[in-house]
Amino acid sequence: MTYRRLLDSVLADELSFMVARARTATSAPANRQLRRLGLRVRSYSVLALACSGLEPSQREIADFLLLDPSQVVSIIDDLEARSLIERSPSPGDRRIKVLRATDQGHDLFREAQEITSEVEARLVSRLSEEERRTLASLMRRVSYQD
Amino acid sequence: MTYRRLLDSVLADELSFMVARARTATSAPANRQLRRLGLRVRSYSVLALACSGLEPSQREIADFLLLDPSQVVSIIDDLEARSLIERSPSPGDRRIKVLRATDQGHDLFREAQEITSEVEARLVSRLSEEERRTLASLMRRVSYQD
DNA sequence: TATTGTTATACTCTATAACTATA
DNA sequence: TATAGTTATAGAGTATAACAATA
Repeated sequence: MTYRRLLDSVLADELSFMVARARTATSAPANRQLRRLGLRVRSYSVLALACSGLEPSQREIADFLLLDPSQVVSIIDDLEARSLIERSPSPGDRRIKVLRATDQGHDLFREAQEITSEVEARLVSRLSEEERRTLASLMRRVSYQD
Repeated sequence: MTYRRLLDSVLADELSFMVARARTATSAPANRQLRRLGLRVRSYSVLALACSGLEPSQREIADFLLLDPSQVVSIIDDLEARSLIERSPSPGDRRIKVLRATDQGHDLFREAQEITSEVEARLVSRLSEEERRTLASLMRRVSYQD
């Protein structure tokens, strides 16, 4: 690991850089592993929300995942074509389409969760239980402040 | 912020998701702001390392930024064409090219730093000074564990 | 043989704009 | 007039493979 001397740079102390690096270090292996389920990190996230029981709209998903609504469309098109989720117009407002996972979707999500939880475990492997809780709590406030 | 109810999903508690969301929430505005300097987050990071005085090789930069060496080539091609950095073969090992910023590069980097530090300030705006130090310390261990 | 940097290519992600249907 | 979803497109980011020069 010859690059370790670059930890002395000012860049290495920028929190936004550390966040970006941690994200790449997790998304890359997650995408590689999820591939055998025909998923990627983004479609996994949409599937997770469809499995939540909260019946999110596409707009809510876009806002929550910080994706453009048009990106959500194509991800959902794919998941729906594979019978993993269903979109049905909301009774109250017919512009809104509500998302629910099918039984197959729930099954696949459980498999996917094993993969992502392994990746996540590796991410925090150097931290104690208490440190993990502290980090999660601080990151919650940083990530969902808006 | 109607999406806030999605915070009750299991996805919202995954650290890797929070990290990914925080990264998008910072890289998007950073890229938008850096644009007027002809930079993006990635080229800013390379410039930062060239400005560090550590004279990194392209391989070290690739490893540190988790980029493919070929990606580093094109970023550096651009920065060098704009006379912001110089690459010179290492005396000891002529395969290696070492990076240094020019005076112009240092000037531009200082301007860019103002932008990124504003974005970073917004990222941690909800945290106290002590909480920021705690988060930075934990993220350092998470992001540079390999 | 192994490593550094390079060229090339295909695919995914991101950013915008314009459109439709409903409200 | 505003919002939810959709289509389309261009540009940036990511993943691989193959290669020349040097060690």
